[in-house]
Amino acid sequence: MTDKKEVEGRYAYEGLDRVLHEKARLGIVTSLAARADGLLFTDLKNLCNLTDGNLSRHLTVLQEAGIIDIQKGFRGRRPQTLTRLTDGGRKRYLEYITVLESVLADAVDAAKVARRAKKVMPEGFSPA
Amino acid sequence: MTDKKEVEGRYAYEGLDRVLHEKARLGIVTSLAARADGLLFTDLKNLCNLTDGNLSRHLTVLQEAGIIDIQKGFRGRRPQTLTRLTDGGRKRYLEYITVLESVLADAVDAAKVARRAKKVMPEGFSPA
DNA sequence: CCTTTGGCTTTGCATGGGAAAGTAGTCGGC
DNA sequence: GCCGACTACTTTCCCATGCAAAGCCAAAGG
Repeated sequence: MTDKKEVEGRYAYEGLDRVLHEKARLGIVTSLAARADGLLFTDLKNLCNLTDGNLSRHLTVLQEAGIIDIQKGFRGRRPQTLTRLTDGGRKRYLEYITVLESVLADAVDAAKVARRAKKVMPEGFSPA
Repeated sequence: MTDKKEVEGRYAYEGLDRVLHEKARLGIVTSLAARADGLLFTDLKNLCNLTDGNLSRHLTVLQEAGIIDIQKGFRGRRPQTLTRLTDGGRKRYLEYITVLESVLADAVDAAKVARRAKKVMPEGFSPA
């Protein structure tokens, strides 16, 4: 049965964290999620194909959101920035990917349903 | 083995379609993906919890991107807008969710790895 | 020295999302 | 047959934000 009734806000995806739902930031955080020992600015730059300025900006955003922790130090005499996920950040990330999973589940369902649907005009609809 | 070597751009996610990778639009397109017979403006508004203006704007973006197809008509004497995924749009959406799947795979990997990693300072790193 | 390179930060711009206001036609009451 | 509320969108505006280019500073190197 093709039950037309759907829940309001069914596809609102309120849980999709704005800070994390972002190409660049998603890449950054995913890189970091795998490494409890963190990553250096330069590594991140290469892994995510970001420009310096870009990365800098996103790191600031993530830090201000409390998702990452930035430690400025030195390697020999050159400055080096070490970034890590905070515990809270990791939690938030996990929540985010949970929502993503449900989006994906919807998508897969949608793809399945689509294959057996037929294209019709809605009842009483007359084109302009 | 904790192989440090990673591919450049490993987490760049170039394939993450900007038009689709968007809370609101993602909801809209996912709603539409399940229904070959399309959805009305009002339905979409409710399903995605969007304001009229918001929805209108996103629909225009999606239409201009060739992802959806908008038909303006009437139901009785009231105007009604019917939106549908185009074939190209559906394809693009499927590509998008494929990328999403790989992101998710990365994320799950990351979560697994994290549990057995230990927090250490990088070799030769001295805090500021 | 004086330039180049490495490692970031800052600035500036242009896009782009979202709230609010606007438009246009409809329905219902009196 | 006018008036106000409503339905169905569209347009306008503003602010946040992504991204690139330029800037900054210390350290090598010729």
